[in-house]
Amino acid sequence: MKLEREFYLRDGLTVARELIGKKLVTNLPEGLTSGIIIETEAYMGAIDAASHAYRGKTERTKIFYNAGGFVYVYLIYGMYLCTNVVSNVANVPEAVLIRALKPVNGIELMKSRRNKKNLRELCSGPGKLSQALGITKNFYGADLCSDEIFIETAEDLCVEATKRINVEYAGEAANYLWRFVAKDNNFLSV
DNA sequence: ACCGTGATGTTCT
DNA sequence: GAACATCACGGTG
Repeated sequence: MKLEREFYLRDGLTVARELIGKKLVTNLPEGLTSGIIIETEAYMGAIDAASHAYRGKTERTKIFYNAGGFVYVYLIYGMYLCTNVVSNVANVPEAVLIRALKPVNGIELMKSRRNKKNLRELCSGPGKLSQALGITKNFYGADLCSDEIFIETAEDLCVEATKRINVEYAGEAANYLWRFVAKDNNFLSV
C-alpha cells in the first residue's frame, strides 16, 4: 500500500523511524526500481544545527517549508545527490535523509546506472541509492503521493537509533540519536 | 581488509 | 573563498 499524505505530516523523528522497512520506488521511462529503506536520519530544522534549514528559508531550503511528503534533493561534494523526505506540517522545516536501501526491484537497471555488479554496492549510501533509483536534481520538490516516486508499506524490521553520520560540524547536535537503522542489515552505509 | 586522497559544483559568508 | 548530510580508487599489508 502506498503511503498517504498523513504519514508524512508527523514529526521528523517519527517519520524517520517508521520509514525503516518501507519500500522506496521510482517508476521512470527506463523502468521501475525499488528497495527497502534500512537507514534514515532526521534533520529537525530550527532546533538542529546539522540541518540545512537551521538558518532559515533560502532558495535551497524552501521545500522544507512545504507540508510533508515532498522530495528534497541536494548536491553534495559537487558530485553526488542526496534524497530526503520532507516531514511535518507546512512551515515546520523538517526532513528525513534516506541513507541506504536493500535492493528489491529493477536490480539490473540499478546495476547499469551504478556501473557496479555487487548488490551491496547499489544502494548502501545516500549518493549511491539516489543514482541507483535514477533520482536527479529535477526531483527537487517531487510529490511522494505521485506515480513517479512513492513509498509503500513492506516489511516489519527491528529498528535501532544511533548518532548521525558526518555531522561533526554541528556541535552538540552531532550527539543526538537521530539516525535509524534496521538492526544487523548487510546493506547499511557503514 | 583498511586507510588516504582527490574529484567537483552549489550554496552561503 | 570555504565548506560540504559522499564515493571510488589506488596504495599498502
